Amino acid sequence: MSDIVYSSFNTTLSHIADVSDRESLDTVMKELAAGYGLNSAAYFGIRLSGRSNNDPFLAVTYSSEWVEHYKERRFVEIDPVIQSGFRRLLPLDWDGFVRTEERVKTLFGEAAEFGLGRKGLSIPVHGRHGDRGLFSISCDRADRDWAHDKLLYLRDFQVLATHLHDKVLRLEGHSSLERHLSARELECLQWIAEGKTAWECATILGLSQHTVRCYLESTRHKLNASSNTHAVSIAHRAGLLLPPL
Amino acid sequence: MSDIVYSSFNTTLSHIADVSDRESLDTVMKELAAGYGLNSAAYFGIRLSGRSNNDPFLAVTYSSEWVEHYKERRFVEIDPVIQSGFRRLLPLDWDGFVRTEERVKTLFGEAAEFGLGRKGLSIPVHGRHGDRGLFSISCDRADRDWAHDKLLYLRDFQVLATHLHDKVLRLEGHSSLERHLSARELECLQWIAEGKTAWECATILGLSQHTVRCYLESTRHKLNASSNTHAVSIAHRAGLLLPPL
DNA sequence: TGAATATCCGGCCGATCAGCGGGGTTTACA
DNA sequence: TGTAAACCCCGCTGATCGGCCGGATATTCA
Repeated sequence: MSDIVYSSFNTTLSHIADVSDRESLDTVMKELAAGYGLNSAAYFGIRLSGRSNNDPFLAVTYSSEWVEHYKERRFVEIDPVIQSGFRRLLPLDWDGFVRTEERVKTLFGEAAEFGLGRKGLSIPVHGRHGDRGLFSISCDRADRDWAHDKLLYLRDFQVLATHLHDKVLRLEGHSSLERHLSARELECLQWIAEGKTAWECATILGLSQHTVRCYLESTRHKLNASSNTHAVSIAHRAGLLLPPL
Repeated sequence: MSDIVYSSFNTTLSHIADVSDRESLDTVMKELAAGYGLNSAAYFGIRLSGRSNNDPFLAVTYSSEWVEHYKERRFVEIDPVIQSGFRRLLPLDWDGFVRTEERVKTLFGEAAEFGLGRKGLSIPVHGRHGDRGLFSISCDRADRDWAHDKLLYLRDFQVLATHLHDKVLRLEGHSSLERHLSARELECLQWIAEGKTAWECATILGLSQHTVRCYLESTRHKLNASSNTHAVSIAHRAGLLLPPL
């Protein structure tokens, strides 16, 4: 298995690098699933752009029927892959889920009917700006093989997941906000976020108190915020307020 | 090489899992470096706790002389590993650095004198709460081997780096803030962060405007914030203000 | 050449915040 | 059984914010 995996790794990695649009990404996902002998591969990204309300990004090899069914039944609300996947740092083995709850059992039962494997892995990716990705694969393996194969999968997929997320970010995301705020506006916002008052901010930057307020006002407008506090919150999500180190 | 790597991978992974204190972590780093035939291995973590000013965390196999020298010369200010490593998502090949600047050339020159390898990789890890880790290795390889070996290294180290970061987080970090804020305090803070006024917040939560202010006041005290805006900023860094999905 | 944008500064006024004081009940834990 | 902490409410005051009006120059870009 090791060799197959290695060649798949290389080719998939370069294929991801070559992706330039939504469609070729779907193709890559299919090739990835095929190359690794998987039942399914899925990438799910949230909060990719700086905006507050933002549609999730989906690139999956699931049948459209399963996707539809999943949405209809609103499985997202209880899907442990989603619920814990985005909340942790380390990869997730689907075997680890407690399947006592009725809806969760239903979910995994029906998933198998729609062709998903009984074994699964989910790898969270955390971006720098609150953006998150979740790369999940499923396959059918015997219990005794799974422990070994899982490790092989893990190290390939951790890398692939990161590259996937990075690629999706480049395709879909971001940047929209960062350019908008002028240097002064950002400076003021940063100091306000540090708990300074407008007066202190003015002193620090060598401006008049009024000028600082004007910058904050235009910042609020640009970020669509109803208060400085709101603006700081939005800016934080957009990753504008990260200290130099 | 593939086999060596694989066995190192397994053992290192379980060793990391077993780490329970600072000292055993240093040991693991040394074993890791030895197991993979590296000149050095280093983990560097920042913003591990929710607090605003927080010392970086260091676990390295470098000689203490090099660490001292590095600090004295204040290389951190110009070290491209640090400067770009924390700002990106994907791993970093040290070959990619522009070494035109004088101090950068000095840095890499002196690093080699202190036993670091000429080839190097740095893998950023992004946590969920603004915490970041940077796992770097160096080794001596011929250019022609490097491209191949790098890939092998990458997929192992991406996993190891994540596990390392997770372990350090558990050892050092966090949690301190999250417990402190009561449910009400957090609710109020969240709505304030969404741009609501205290009055709106009170209406939403079915409280008196005054009660909301009291919660915000105690929140500010607990977070050591000088304004609601400041509190939101701190809470954001601590990861308290992440929306449910 | 004009339009847009970034950079600055002023005044005004009502709404809101920040900080201080006081009071109480309920729940959990030692 | 006390005690701590969460939960809830009220008063007061001065400082600050938020929004609105006005003005100016410099640079960038189509």
